[in-house]
Amino acid sequence: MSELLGGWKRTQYCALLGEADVGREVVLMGWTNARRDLGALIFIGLRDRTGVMQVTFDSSELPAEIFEKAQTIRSEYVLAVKGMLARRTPEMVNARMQTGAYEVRVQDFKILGKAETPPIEIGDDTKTNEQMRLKYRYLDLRRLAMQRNLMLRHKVAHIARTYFAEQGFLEIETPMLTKSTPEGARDYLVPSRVHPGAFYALPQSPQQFKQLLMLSGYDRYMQIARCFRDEDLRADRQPEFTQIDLEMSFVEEDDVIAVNEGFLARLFKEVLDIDVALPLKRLTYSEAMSRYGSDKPDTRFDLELVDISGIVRECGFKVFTAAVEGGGSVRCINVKGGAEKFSRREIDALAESVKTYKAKGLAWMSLKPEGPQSSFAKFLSEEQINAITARAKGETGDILFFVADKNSVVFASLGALRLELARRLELIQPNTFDLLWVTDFPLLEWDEEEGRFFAMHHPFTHPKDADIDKLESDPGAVHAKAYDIVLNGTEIGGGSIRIHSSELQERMFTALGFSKEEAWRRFGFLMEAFKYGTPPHGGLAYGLDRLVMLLAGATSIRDVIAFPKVQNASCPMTDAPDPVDEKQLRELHIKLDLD
RNA sequence: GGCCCGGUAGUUCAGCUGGUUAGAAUGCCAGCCUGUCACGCUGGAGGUCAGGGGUUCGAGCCCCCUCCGGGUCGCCA
Repeated sequence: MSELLGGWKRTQYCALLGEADVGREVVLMGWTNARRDLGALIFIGLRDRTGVMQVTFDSSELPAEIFEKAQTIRSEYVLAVKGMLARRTPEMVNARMQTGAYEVRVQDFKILGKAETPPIEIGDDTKTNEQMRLKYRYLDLRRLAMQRNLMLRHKVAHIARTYFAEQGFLEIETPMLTKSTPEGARDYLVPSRVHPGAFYALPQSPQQFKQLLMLSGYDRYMQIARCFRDEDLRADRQPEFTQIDLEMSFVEEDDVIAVNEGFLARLFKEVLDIDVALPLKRLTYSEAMSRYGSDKPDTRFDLELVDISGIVRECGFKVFTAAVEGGGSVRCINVKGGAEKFSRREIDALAESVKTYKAKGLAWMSLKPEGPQSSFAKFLSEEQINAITARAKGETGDILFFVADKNSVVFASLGALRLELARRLELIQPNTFDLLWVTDFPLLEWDEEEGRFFAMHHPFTHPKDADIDKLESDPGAVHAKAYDIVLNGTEIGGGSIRIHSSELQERMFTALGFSKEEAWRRFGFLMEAFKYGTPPHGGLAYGLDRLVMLLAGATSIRDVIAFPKVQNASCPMTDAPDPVDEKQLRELHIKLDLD
């Protein structure tokens, strides 16, 4: 039988006890972390969210019935323990334990909750696979590592609220039940009972609402907002995720960037005690792509891409010339001192890995002391080989990897190869943080399948002033007032200055191939609103989950979300999503048509 | 939708070229133990080898299908 609290009050958290409490009577409440029963002496690690304190049951000090009850304590029992905090004698101190210099000598205790043997190990160095951890998430969350992650997450959210409030931002909520916006990610739909056949959508972001708040005059808005996207999951992507969402009026790009640099500096200082040098590094999109093959480059290591298209434009190697003639390029990565580090087998494996990104192959050139050795040397003249080596700053002992294709494939494959090489060669110092802005994104992206332009960021993004005239004549060349913040090669946030005139917004929709009617049907309320006095405005949204993941040193955002979903977007603990009753479907006027 | 990796006691894993009754560690249960802290010692229980089908004298192991988990490409305005 579990016992009741019966008026007992907790006096302290386990791991917060210290020198000041020695000799005092304390009441602790927590879970049984470990039990060491020596017969007439029982040690128990009592765990709460702060850590573990050893509590000692001594048969020579306790009434028999209390000691006998102590013998029944098992893992994960919930206990209330009353006793005296004592300093351990020097030879009893456990230096590996935060509270290892103390113990509570128990005088009385209650078993508040019994526990069956847990199906997973609740240790910090758990090797339990994630499937089990997620099925028993409530147990997994007892682990101090998970508690640290969630407390870190709380701290980040708290700093965001504090900092942005100090900067004059107002926290305002926006609806969860809203209108579907088919441009972009798939929406999660919610059927309406009172409007048969009509659906709400869960927000992919509060984008349109925060823009409306700007024209309503709230000037500076922030929200820690849940967002939903019905797309496939990744290690850093969940179907529901959280943004720190911001919007500001009367600002340009540098204003948004400046206020956010202040936030990031504050965050790194308070969370990790790291001083971030401001202003942060900035790269334009085209520079990021040409140097790193990525719009979210990890610049903690070099291995930059080198364009050798000019040199091999006319050579005997068809793979190279065809790529250049077709409007693509030939680029390479020079791995300094790598000539001896890659066996043929490893090179083959690298070649296989770039095929994921549609590269047809991976050419290589190893600068051996006896001369360059490569997969294509016989097709090139000595001058061409020398020119390539010079362009890539190659020296004896280096190895160069080449991809020739259209630019998108070259960038994707060499960008990925760059990361893979850094991983294999362990070029990334652990616990280093590298923040940078990527700016000047293209406004529009051509979609081959649909045969039209899509907004790279979203359709409300303001073009660069100098490019506005090209919106009709050369849409693909228009740059956007958009910026991403990148941390260690992960995009942790992005934003833009928005279009604030309905006239420019209509031109944007035209460039996207929307008819006027279609644009009004989808975004009419926004365009209508823009007619009534809209300030220039812009903002940014952070992916809170990714940000916390990186700060916590986790490798998956699942480790910083209390109850995450797995790859097929289900929850192993609740078994959501689930079929529902026929009655519920009838009320919603929904008939299932399953194959 | 594609590709890759994985699924064996409660848990983490081993299991050889297909060959006797599927092992280890840990956890669990019982007994002993007053300074343990990964307590120790002794003993014990514990298995739908993810599921289904096939090949074979014989399948945890080989083949096919399905399910489940992870990574990734596509996708993610």
